[in-house]
Amino acid sequence: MEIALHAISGRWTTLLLRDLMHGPRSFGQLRTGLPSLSDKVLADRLAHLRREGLIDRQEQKAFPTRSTYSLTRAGEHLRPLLTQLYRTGQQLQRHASR
Amino acid sequence: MEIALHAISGRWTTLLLRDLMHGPRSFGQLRTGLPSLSDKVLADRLAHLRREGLIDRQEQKAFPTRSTYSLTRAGEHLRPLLTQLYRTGQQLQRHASR
DNA sequence: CGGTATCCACGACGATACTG
DNA sequence: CAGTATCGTCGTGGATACCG
Repeated sequence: MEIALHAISGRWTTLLLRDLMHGPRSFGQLRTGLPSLSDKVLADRLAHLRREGLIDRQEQKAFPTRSTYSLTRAGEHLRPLLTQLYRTGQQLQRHASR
Repeated sequence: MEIALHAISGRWTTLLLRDLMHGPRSFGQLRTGLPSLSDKVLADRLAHLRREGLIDRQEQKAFPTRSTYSLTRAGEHLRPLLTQLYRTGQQLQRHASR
């Protein structure tokens, strides 16, 4: 459990992963999708996920630089976990409202 | 997702919940099961889980005081999530070792 | 565009001591 | 036994400014 929690640790990380679950995204796309997080934190999160081997970066050699982030095979393993987080959240919410 | 993450947020929380999944436990039993967390943090976690409506406390009127913590119905909803955290952790570990 | 470099505030966590 | 009270430390996240 600690391993999985560490993988998705940090604010915004799950939301970032959810975006990447839908396909490769550039730095700017990710930033646009989550307007309330700063460049620094976005870069931090991406670095963390890369160190964990969960995402991969492809850099286009040109100016201005373009980059593309995508899930690795290992990163795909997180999919059922994110799904379960969503389901559990819904159940808790429903239970709380009654 | 944020709702579920908030519910299980905080260091030791998932380990605490895992203990409680096995049945009701007293403050002392929980402390013994997790020797490396302080009384204060244990009390903090239990208070958090109670505020979230995930666990319940039964207090025995006697001296010295005895208390018993147990999962509520809402708390039971976390079971599949903890299971998934465990599974995902295993997969990540396996994938990393290869 | 896609980042780094600094700096700061705040809250979480932990250690220790004490109480009904 | 089952906590509460207090205090210090440290890391995380956020703001801002700058660079290739």
